Amino acid sequence: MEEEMLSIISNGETNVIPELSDSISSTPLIPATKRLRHASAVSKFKGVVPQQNGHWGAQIYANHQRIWLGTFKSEKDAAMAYDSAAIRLRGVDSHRNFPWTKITIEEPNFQSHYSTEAVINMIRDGSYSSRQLFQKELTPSDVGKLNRLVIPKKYAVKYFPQISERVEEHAENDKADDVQLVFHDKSMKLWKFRYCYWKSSQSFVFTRGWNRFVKENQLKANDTICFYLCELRDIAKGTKTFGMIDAKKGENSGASAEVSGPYVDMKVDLQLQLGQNKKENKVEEDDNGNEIEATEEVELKAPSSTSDSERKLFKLFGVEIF
Amino acid sequence: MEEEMLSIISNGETNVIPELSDSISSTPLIPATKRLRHASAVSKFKGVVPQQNGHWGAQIYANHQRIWLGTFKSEKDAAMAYDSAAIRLRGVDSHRNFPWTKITIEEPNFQSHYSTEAVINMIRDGSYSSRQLFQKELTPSDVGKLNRLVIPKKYAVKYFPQISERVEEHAENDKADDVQLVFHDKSMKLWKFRYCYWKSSQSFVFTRGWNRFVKENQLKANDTICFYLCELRDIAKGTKTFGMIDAKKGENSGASAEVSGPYVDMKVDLQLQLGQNKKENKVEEDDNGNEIEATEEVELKAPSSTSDSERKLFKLFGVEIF
DNA sequence: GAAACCACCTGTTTG
DNA sequence: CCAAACAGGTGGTTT
Repeated sequence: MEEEMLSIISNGETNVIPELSDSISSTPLIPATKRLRHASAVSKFKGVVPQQNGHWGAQIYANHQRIWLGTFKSEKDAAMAYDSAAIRLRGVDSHRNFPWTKITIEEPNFQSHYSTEAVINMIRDGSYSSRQLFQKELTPSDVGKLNRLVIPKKYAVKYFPQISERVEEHAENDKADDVQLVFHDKSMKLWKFRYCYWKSSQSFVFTRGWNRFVKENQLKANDTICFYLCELRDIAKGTKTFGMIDAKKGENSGASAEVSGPYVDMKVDLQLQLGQNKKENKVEEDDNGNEIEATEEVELKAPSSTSDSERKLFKLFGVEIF
Repeated sequence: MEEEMLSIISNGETNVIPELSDSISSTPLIPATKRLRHASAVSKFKGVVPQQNGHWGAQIYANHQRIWLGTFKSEKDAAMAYDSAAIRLRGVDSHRNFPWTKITIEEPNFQSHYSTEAVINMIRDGSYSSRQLFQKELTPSDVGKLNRLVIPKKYAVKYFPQISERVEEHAENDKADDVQLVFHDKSMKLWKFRYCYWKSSQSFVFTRGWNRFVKENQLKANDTICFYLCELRDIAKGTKTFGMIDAKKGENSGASAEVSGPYVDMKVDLQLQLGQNKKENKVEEDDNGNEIEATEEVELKAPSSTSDSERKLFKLFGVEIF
């Protein structure tokens, strides 16, 4: 435990050096007007420091060592990152930037399953608020003409809404009672999949919408898709939780050398752009390959069966969301 | 007509000679106790005579000639065989062992389509109460990976229930509305087939269950399957009608020399074993290869749509059964 | 009319 | 060893 802690601090220090040195050394060189345009004085949140690019850094002191928690695009995100780290490094009774909520109250329990190093790394790389649920290596049938993706049962029952024993509540609801799950990808493009249970084969599948995902991402057999649960911290609209899907190319794809481990590269581009633009414009990538807006409200829930109020959907920090 | 009759009588005589001579000549050699153990005195039915093996023979006199109608395992079966023969040979107003039923009342009409010789032969070889409906030589696709058997349309519409214009009567019937036909084989093993109409190919097919029948009977292309309609005359439970299926190996099968004509060898082992044992024991053959009990209630009907009371299933003597 | 979608079906594999 | 799960299918319907 102590060794983990030390290694973290070491990592944090090596990370924070260039960040802070940039900020400090550049401070005298920037005119006051320009400095104020990016960071209106110092942050009112504990552990949050402005960055010269308009983002916000988060840091926390523990054992007389400064631990860098990463940079965030909103001040609130940085402040929440401090709160999350403070749970582990300063205890649950330490000062917080935000009061406990019914979600954050689960964080101590969530963190207890990981080492301190892992918690800090999750905060820093974004996987703390967008943790992976599961992944699956695609079979030839998953990317073939069957237009369906088999969701392994153990993951379906754990992370997706209950659909196997659907009670057919079509008393007044005779419209389509199919379950549609929505996910973002890395560029915040929205993907909708019909999620259903095939009782004849006793399997859970994505049907409608899946083949489009396969085609537009040029998925091949042995590629891997990952499902994440993301927490989107937005100043104006509060915290939202949504699902995310990402595809990783496998060995027999053309670009084979760019892939890393199973967990790492989902940290990009999550903490932004929610509720900024609600127009129905088609999603299209710009020249940089990101900065994309979603076409609809971000949500991940079963649109049918509104009467069943205690439908289990996702768990974040062990608490059920939706 | 007269020639047919004569030829029948001739056949009957040549057939009856060994039967009766056995019985008669052996009578003095058998002790009375043994005779009584098999046949408690003489039969109370007209035209029925006991056999020393415990079975019952049926005979009828016409034109002062005795016509042997065969041996039957139950006394009632023999008596019904006499009734059937009496319709043709003694007229509909002659004395009967059993009153007319709504099934037997159709027998005169049924017999009118056949010669007297054919009627007597059907009674004698069992095909009168288990007459062949049709047969089909199997195609490579019928025994291949398609897991379906194409039922020739002319037979499907004639002998199988209507399914092409099914009216979806799911007002209160939301359970499976697929049509399942059940057949016994020679060993009374039960086979269930999903029977449906494929609109795209305008063909009637067996689907679910067929491939198992193919495999367990090791059917190959050019083998022939025969469908029979059997009438099971049981003293305790009354007369039941059910379908029967049988496979005959074709030329390119291994054992090619043991097969006979298309009509003959289905008369075995039909008039017995109904309702004797309702336990759920698995079907298994004994060393003799027969004397097998069915695992479930014998019936041949579409289990769904119980509300539709006048469902046409099979015709026996021109009357619809079930 | 083609492609997708839908609700089934099955042989293999395996914990 | 066997029931469950699933990879790989089907015909039929909708878009």
